[in-house]
Amino acid sequence: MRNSKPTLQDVATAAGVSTATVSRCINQPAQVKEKLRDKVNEVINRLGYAPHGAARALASRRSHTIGAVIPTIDNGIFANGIHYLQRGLSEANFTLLLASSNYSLDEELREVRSLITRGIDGMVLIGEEHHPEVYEMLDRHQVPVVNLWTYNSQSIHSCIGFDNAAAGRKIAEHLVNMGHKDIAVISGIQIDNDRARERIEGVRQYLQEKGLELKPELVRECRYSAEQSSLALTELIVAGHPFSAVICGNDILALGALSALRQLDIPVPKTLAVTGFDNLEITAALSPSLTTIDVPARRMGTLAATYLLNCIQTGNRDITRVQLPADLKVRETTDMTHSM
Amino acid sequence: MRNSKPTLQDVATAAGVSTATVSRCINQPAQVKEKLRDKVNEVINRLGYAPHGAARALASRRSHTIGAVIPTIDNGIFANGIHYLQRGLSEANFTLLLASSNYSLDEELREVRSLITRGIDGMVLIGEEHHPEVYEMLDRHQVPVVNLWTYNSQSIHSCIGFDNAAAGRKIAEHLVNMGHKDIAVISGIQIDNDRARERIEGVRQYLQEKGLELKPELVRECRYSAEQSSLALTELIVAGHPFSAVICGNDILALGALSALRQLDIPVPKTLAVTGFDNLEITAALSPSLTTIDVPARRMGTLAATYLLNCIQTGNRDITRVQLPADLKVRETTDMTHSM
DNA sequence: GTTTAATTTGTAAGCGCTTACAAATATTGT
DNA sequence: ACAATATTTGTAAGCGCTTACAAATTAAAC
Repeated sequence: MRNSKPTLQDVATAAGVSTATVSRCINQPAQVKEKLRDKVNEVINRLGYAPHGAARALASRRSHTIGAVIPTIDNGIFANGIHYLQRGLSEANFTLLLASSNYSLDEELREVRSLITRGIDGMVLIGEEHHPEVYEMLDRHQVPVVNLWTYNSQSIHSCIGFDNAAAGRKIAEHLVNMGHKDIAVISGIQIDNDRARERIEGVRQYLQEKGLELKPELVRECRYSAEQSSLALTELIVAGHPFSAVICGNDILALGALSALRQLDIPVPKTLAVTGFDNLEITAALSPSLTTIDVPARRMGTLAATYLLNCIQTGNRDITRVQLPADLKVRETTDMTHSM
Repeated sequence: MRNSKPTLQDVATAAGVSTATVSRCINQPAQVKEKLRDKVNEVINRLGYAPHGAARALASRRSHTIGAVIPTIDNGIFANGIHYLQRGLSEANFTLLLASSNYSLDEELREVRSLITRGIDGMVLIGEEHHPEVYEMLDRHQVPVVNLWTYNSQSIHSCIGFDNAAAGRKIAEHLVNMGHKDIAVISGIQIDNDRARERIEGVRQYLQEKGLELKPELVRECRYSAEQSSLALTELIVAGHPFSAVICGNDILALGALSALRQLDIPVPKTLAVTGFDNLEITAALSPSLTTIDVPARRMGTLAATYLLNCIQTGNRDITRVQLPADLKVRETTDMTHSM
């Protein structure tokens, strides 16, 4: 076997053609005559030639790579959407560069910068709020970007997602309809997290409209960890302000809340109703099963792939805004009469 | 602002030095005198220069990129480990190229090929069993590889993981100690999945040693989905062969099983004990909480980053095998006296 | 103050590929 | 049959960077 991997040149020489022809066989096969093409392909296979991505990217100014930076890959929340994003890209022979920001816009900026240096052809971010320099850099490098997990009809950037505030309202509405008046909230850290802020704002607004109030002493912020949430809820209970329902910022927080309630022997939903957000696969299998918002993770991932691929192919930079449904899944943690 | 992004050349010209010097300022700052270096850095900042990844990769034969192909990103099972892998890489200014194989070795091969074309400097795979061509290609391209989620002291490839068979044995041992004799298994699809096979094999062996038997009619294979598992367990029960415990191939399957049992009003663990595998964060928060194997996902991810980075820096290609503990977490689904 | 060695900088040759453009070949119309 | 046109192939100039090597500068030794 040859010492090092064969290059385009090696193939060209072995096939007795020019490098341009070989390149065309690979990239625009229609442009080269069948006979020659077969011959070249035969040589390619015989030599086990594989194009060199970096060289290709350098010469063509296209890396066939798209970047995504998500808050965390730690749990299933975003992983699910990313899974379908990746599948979509893979089908088109694109590769996913994945980074995480740990819910920090500064870290996000760093990762975006790194990805741009890598020459990504497109970018996926979560939420609409990003470091201003992020948008600036993407713009300067002409990298199309799409924000997921968010929808804002006024946004000056493309987004594929759902209305977080409306989802928050839905939860509040459901609880109010079930007769709850004193509602607590365990939210994720709101700084650098527009989704968390909007969800809670939706709740607040709905309550206000109904003449109710989201009392500050019933609102807690904590990291997205079941353990932290357990603690937060326990504190809330110990603090003594009465409440009959707790809205959790996502399913992980709800899990933690349920776990705390079980330890405290507080019946759910009889004494305390609980809601989550995301509809992780497991939430339906819980006992009691969790009332939550069904986030269209799969579609967001798939559509993001389609959208970016299209931008790249056509050069189209029009901004697109896609609103997907995010429906409430009423289950046992808010409604014991609920049948799975 | 300049029409297009500044290049190394632009920086060199603006700073009145050669491109070599600018390159050195970036890559080996120690080699250039402080005064000159400051001047160059000033220009770099002023121009907002950012190196071009592909060009760099082409010239240096280093992409500063490592690839991972995992069975699925869909749920938290692997995502967690990948999270820490990514963090480790990011710290060293490396980027993660992520792909998924859908538990198919053929798809895995395709993705590996694609990643190699991209010029990755290192590779992370799950399990030891891969398409032979995978190993061949990695070898030919001199890409260091490490297998995660598996440990085999005899392996001719580097691995960082745990002994799946031993973990299976631990589960069986625990159940037998709890008095179970008729044990059912809901496993993931075993073809193309050495971890699943080993786990079940561990169970089988332990039972055999104890004079017990893993009855074929009590073993079901299904996709790693809670729903599929629900179905499988229901079938198992309907089939009528008695059993008092069911070992599930992972936590997702266990979730599905628990959900089915709840619907059938079968008390856990009284009538049927259940075990999982992976110790997803949520399993402790379940009710009843799930007995499972605590997989060292975080450490596997972190160590994989360290290992590959080291291989790349030093050029060392020695194979390394790291065995991490994977302990049984006894919880309520097998032991009602268990306190969280 | 030389000579010699060590350090800093510059020169220029690629890395492997794509792609304008030119040249060669094939196709069509008359 | 020949010119005019369309199609296929080749030529060669980069893409933006790294790095061996040479040249220039500085430091150390005598």
